Amino acid sequence: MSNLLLGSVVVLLDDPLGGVVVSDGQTQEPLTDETLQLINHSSPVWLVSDRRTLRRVMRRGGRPTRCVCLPDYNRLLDQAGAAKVPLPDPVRPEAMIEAANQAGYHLRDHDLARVAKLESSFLPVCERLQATGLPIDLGAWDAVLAAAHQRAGEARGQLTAMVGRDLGGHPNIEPGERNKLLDWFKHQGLSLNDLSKGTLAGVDHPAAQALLAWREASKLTSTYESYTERQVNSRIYGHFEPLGAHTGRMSCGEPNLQNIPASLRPCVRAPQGRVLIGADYSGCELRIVAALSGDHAFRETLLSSDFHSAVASRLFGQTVSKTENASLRHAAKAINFGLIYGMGARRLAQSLEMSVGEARGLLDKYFEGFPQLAAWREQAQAQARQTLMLETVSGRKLKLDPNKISSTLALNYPVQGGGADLIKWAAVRFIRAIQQTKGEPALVNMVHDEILVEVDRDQADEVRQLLVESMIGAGADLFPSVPMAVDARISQAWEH
DNA sequence: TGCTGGCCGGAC
DNA sequence: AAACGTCCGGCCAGCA
Repeated sequence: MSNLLLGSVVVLLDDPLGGVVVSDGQTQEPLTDETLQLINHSSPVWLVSDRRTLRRVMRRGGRPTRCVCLPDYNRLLDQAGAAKVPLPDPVRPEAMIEAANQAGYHLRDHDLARVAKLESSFLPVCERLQATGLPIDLGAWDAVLAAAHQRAGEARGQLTAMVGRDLGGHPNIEPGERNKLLDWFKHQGLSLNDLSKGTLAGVDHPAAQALLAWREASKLTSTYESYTERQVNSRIYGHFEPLGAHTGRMSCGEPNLQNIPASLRPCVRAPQGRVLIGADYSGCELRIVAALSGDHAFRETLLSSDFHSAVASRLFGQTVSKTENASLRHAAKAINFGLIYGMGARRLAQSLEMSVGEARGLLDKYFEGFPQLAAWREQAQAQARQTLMLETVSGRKLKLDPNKISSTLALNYPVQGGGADLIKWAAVRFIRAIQQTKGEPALVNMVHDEILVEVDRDQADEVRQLLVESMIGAGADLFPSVPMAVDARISQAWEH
C-alpha cells in the first residue's frame, strides 16, 4: 500500500457464513489456521470494520501488532474537527482499503498520524485485556457485600425510626427519596439545598449521619452485587472503550472495572499459582505539568522527597512535613491537585474553607514561586482561544466549540490526555516486552495511571521488572525532560 | 409502562 | 456569570 500510515495491510471481514474473510485487496481467502499463522508471522496492519471482527479473529489466535478500526479513526478525526470517512457499504476489501487510505490522508493532513499509530498499536492490547478478564474471589466479594447489606439495613432502620413518622404527611419515607427527605429536613428547621455528602456532613442531626451511612453501604450493594452475576469461572469481563473519553482516556462499562472501590479491591485475587502485579505512576499528572510547563523550580520540587510538603515550605516559608504544620501541607496539596484541573481561586477557597481573597493571595504566591508554570498556563489558555484547538504530546487533538471555550479544559486536556497517551504507550511497550516471557503474563486491568498484570508466581519478579521498565520507558519517550516514577508490588490480591 | 434528566458517588 | 477535569451507573422524579 502506498499510504505511509498503513504499510502492508490485511483486511479482515466477517463472512456471512460465520467465518472470516482475509484479503490483501486483490485476493480473498478464508481464515484458516494456516492463513492465521501467515498473517501473525508477517505482522501487517490489520484492517477491520469493527471491533467485533477483531475479537473473532483474536479468539482464534490472531495476534496483530497494529489494527486499524475505522470507527476509532473517525473518532480521532471528528474530535480534531476533521472530516470523517464513511464506512463503506457494503463492506468489501477494496473499499475498506480505500476508506482506510482516505482516513490515513486526513489524519496526516491534520497532524494526527502519531496518535493514530499509538491507537492502532493499543487497540489489540485493549482487546486482549478485555478478553482476559479480571480474576476475583467470589466468596470474599460476597462477604464484603453481605457486610454492606448489614450496615445498610442498620442505617436504614435508624433513619426510618427518626423519619418514618413524619409530621409533614409523608409516611414511611425511604432513604432514597430525595424530595421527601428535603421536605422532612425543612420541617426540622434545616432547609438544605441538596443532600450531597458535603452539605450533609455539616448537618448536626443524627438523621443526616444515618442517611450518609445508608448511602455509603447501599452504593456498594446496589452497584457491585451485580458484578458476580456476570462472572465466568471467577473472572469478570468488562467492556473497554479505548477512546471512551474525549481526552483520550479509556472508559469501561458493563461492568465498569475502573471504579471498583477500595473496599472491594482486595477481593480481586489471582487464581492458584498466579499473582497480581499492580503498578501505578506516582504523581504522573503533576510530572506532566512539569514537563509541559518546563518550570525548573516546579520540576526540582517535584523530584524532591515529599512534593506537597516541599511546596508548602516554599509557599509559607516554614518547615512542613506530614507531621509538622500538616495544615499547610494540606493547603499545598489542594493547590497541587487543583492545578491538574485548572482550578480557580473560588473553588480553592471552598475546599480550604477560606475567603476568596485569601485563596487568590495563596495562588498568586504559588505562581510567584513557579513563574514558568504561570506563564505556561497563560500561554495555554491564550493559544486555545486563538487556535480553538487543544493538543497532547502524542498529537491527540480536540477542536473547541467557539461558543464555549473553557479555560479549565485548556489546562486539563493536555495533562489528562497526555496521561492517556502515556499509559497506552506503556501498555504497548509492555506487551512487546513480554513476547518471549513464560508464565503467561496478561494485562487484567488498566485504570488511568495504573496497570494490573496477572502472571505465574515463578515469573513475577521478571515480569514486574519488565512492567516497570515499560512504564518508565514510555515516560522517557513521551516526556523526556521529567523522569516518571512507578510503584509496583506483587501480591495475591489487588491492594492487599 | 418506558424514557429521560438530575442527583449522587465510586474511580482516576 | 462562573468556572477542578474525565468517566460509569443506580435511583428518583417527571413526563408521555
